[in-house]
Amino acid sequence: MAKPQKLMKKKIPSSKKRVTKKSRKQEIIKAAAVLFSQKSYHDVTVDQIAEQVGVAKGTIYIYFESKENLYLGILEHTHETIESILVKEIEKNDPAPQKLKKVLTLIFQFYFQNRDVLRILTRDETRLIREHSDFTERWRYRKILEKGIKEGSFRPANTELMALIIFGLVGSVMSYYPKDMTAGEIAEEVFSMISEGIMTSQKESTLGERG
Amino acid sequence: MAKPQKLMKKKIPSSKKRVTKKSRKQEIIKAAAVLFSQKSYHDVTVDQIAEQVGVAKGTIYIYFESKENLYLGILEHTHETIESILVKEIEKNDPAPQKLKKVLTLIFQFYFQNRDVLRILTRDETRLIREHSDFTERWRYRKILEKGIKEGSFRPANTELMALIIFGLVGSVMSYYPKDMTAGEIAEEVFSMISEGIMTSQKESTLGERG
DNA sequence: ATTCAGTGACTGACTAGTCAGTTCAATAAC
DNA sequence: GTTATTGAACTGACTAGTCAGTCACTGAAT
Repeated sequence: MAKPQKLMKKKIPSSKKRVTKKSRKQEIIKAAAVLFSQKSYHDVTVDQIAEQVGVAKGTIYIYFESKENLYLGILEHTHETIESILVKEIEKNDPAPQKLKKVLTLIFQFYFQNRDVLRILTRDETRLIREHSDFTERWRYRKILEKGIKEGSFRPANTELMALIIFGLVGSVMSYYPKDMTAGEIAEEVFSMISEGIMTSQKESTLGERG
Repeated sequence: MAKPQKLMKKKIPSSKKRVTKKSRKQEIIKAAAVLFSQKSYHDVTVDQIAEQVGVAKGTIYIYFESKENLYLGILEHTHETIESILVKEIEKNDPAPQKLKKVLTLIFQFYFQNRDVLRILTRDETRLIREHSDFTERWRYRKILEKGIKEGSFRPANTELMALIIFGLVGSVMSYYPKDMTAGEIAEEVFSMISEGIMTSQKESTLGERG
């Protein structure tokens, strides 16, 4: 049984600067986010992440337990960030329509400034964090809707379904809408669609037929 | 991600029933659809598909070139089916609102009867067929919207964005809405939301503030 | 006898994760 | 000021496992 010879390759003196724990971790997260936004979880290898950062693979495992851990770290971080942005707005006691509009604007702004992460979220196949954050988001819309109904500005309706609808359309607009509109403009139009619908003004509609 | 799957190896002596090309292919598609609806593309192995069908792995490769091919076959087949259902409706010259409502109903009906496939579509990580079928769907909504604006039943608006909104909310409702409503009921409510919005009836709204 | 669906052990490619060894800046000892 | 020591950061060859796809073979049906 010939033991395979262990080859310790002589190192070319690398100019790589050694770096503190914290900033290296940030570097890895950033590089990984770029890669995960370009390819699916399974199509990104840890070797590629390491190469992107400019370190060896082992280094990644100093900062993260596993590939999955690193991936979830990105999602979690994003979720926390947007949550912290929105929470300030939610706490105010503005009228519901204004509140909804502001929330939409903030969400569009955040994700348009973080397109890498947006692409990861919309492509995400893991569903590990997703299920939870989706729920949180729907719950947020629902609270606003209930407030609006109580205030008389929104008509009484199935708030669960309405929240689901808003959640879905926001996601879709974020994924696909071209960049030639600002976040504010998009939020404006989306809000108008949500509040007024697409029909012309005769509210009690001409469409008698039901089912 | 991969939940370590305990494979229950059952060594039933195979009865080796020979089967016609066409029906075996259908069997494989059906079994694969069930598995792909439960787990992501990468977490389903060809061995598992073969086991589910009750054949050896090699048999799969008699009917399909590759795993990817089989997966795409499912998506393509679904896309063609829903397309053929909708095309009849699209061709009619009904008023736009009625047409939209009917399309929504048919889509909800189809996917609620095909939950396996629905789950595959909403989880789909491959984005191979998706990009194209998403576009088709949005284009379909857009045509209806343009028709409605011409007819005077829909208010003039950015039809691209509106189509995107409808597309997104439909997807979201399909993915998440509980089963205690029929497809028709859901279509009804969704249509009402799309057409009338959430605001109470004073159309020129009290919300002066814009931007 | 021929045909062909079906088989399943095998192969080859790939990749997450490991760990023994290296580097180097900071500190201690002289 | 010079040299030794330490240990955290870092390296990359290697391991162990997975899995898509292959192919020589089997046997049922015609």
